[in-house]
Amino acid sequence: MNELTEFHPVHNVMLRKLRSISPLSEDEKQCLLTLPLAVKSVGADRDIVREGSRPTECCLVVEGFACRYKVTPDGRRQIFSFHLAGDIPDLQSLHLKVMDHSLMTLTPSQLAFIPHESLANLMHRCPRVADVFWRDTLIDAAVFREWMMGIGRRSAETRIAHLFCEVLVRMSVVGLANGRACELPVTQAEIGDALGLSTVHVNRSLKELRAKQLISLKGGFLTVLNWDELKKAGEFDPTYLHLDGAAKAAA
Amino acid sequence: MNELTEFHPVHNVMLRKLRSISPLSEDEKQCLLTLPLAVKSVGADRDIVREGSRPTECCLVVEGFACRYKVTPDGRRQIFSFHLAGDIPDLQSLHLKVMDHSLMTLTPSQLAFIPHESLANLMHRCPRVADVFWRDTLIDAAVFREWMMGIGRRSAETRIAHLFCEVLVRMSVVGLANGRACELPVTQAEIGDALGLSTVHVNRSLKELRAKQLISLKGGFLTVLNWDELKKAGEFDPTYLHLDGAAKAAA
DNA sequence: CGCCTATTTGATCTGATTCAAACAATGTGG
DNA sequence: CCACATTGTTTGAATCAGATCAAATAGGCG
Repeated sequence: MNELTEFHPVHNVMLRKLRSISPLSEDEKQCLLTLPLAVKSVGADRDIVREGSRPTECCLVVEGFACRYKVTPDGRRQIFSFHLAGDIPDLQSLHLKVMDHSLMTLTPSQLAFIPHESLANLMHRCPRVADVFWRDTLIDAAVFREWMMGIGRRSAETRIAHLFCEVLVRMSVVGLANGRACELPVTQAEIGDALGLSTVHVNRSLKELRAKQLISLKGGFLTVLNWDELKKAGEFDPTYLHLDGAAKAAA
Repeated sequence: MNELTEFHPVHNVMLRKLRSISPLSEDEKQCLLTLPLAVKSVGADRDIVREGSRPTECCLVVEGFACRYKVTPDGRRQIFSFHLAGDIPDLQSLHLKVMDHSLMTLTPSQLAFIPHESLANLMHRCPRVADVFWRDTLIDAAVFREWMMGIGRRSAETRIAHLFCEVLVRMSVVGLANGRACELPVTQAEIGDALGLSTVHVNRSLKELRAKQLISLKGGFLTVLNWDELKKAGEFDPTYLHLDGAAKAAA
């Protein structure tokens, strides 16, 4: 993975992520390096793109955590996805002009903005890169399906265990995990909003998982104490993440 | 819409759908007409593509209803989406080689199979068509998000009302609705599996919706008796369907 | 007609919510 | 460096939306 360090570190983060889902040729890497990235630091809990708006750029998470969400008329929030360094959560805005949901930071973050125009040019020049981005949005959809499965048909404990498995794997494949541990700077309320649960019930289910010695979660840091059992408890099968050969070992 | 009738009727179904989500130039239409479609008749409740398989073709629904689903280890099913004439439910298999879920018919259907290779060639020749297909998969994902929202945060009655709104609008924009009525040949058990509910509870919620004079549903046929109230009851806002200008009027 | 599948209804149970309050951790300004 | 405010976590008790179990009814169709 060392050859990447010669590139600009911000582009690096993106390449690392893309490589985890699809092999990139030298040409394609060079193509991606031409993308102009306007980096910005943003505090925690800030809306980045809001439902109803018409973005003209996409947002790359360089550092920190973000999520996509929507709120019902009576104020109940559903979080659709968590995003970590390397993700471009609103890539879809390239083809879906009006945002049907919002994007916000969960922690202080560094974000890089990429004009739609630059992305369109790039993909015109390198159709293979377009395919990789398309693939990325398709994996995004696969993750939605998996979450739907959880919310619709799995118990609270199973959902939470599944989420932890997913986060650890996704962190691993971009080199942000430390063995079986990684950052997970989200509150129990946020986990609840992501999994369709109340904060109280998240807390109690978490207690269960801790009692079973499967995980430890404190100070925004997740440690998996028993990977095999956690996978079992979460009915976790990483197929839906569609990791490419190189990254697959992690799961 | 009459100029379409000069084309082969099977391609027609596809064009009608694609036009509902994005305007197509004459060139693009011509491009799409070159796609080889192998039409096949299939009975109800047949698996078309199975989780774990590696398809080499995509499936266009020409007539009938289909759904995508996955089953938990203990046999609970989650349906991710319903598909009607014009949809290509497994378009993603072009870029995600292993199926992470299954696709099946709900009614006797006509399906047209398109080799991945032909699709790849087509999109190489006409990048604009590729964008339309990409857009289609992105709308697919937007629908997943909306369902997640429902399953995670809305009541049973609201979810069901929302589903009815969605189906009617989607049927309308491809010309398969009859005013405020359309086919919806799914059982209550299937509705339950789609919305994360038990059959019994679907039945009771349906009773409520009927009592409120919002809908009628019998013999696989849905009639909306009070569109405005149903929309309200379902918290339905069609933005997430990303219909293009021409189709928008229907919602 | 008789079989099979879908719908409907009733009774009971439970996973998860809600409400409420205590407690811990973290940060902030004086 | 402490007092206080703020935000997140934990626990308890009451309640409820929806699940489960069971059985009756109603359609569709060979």
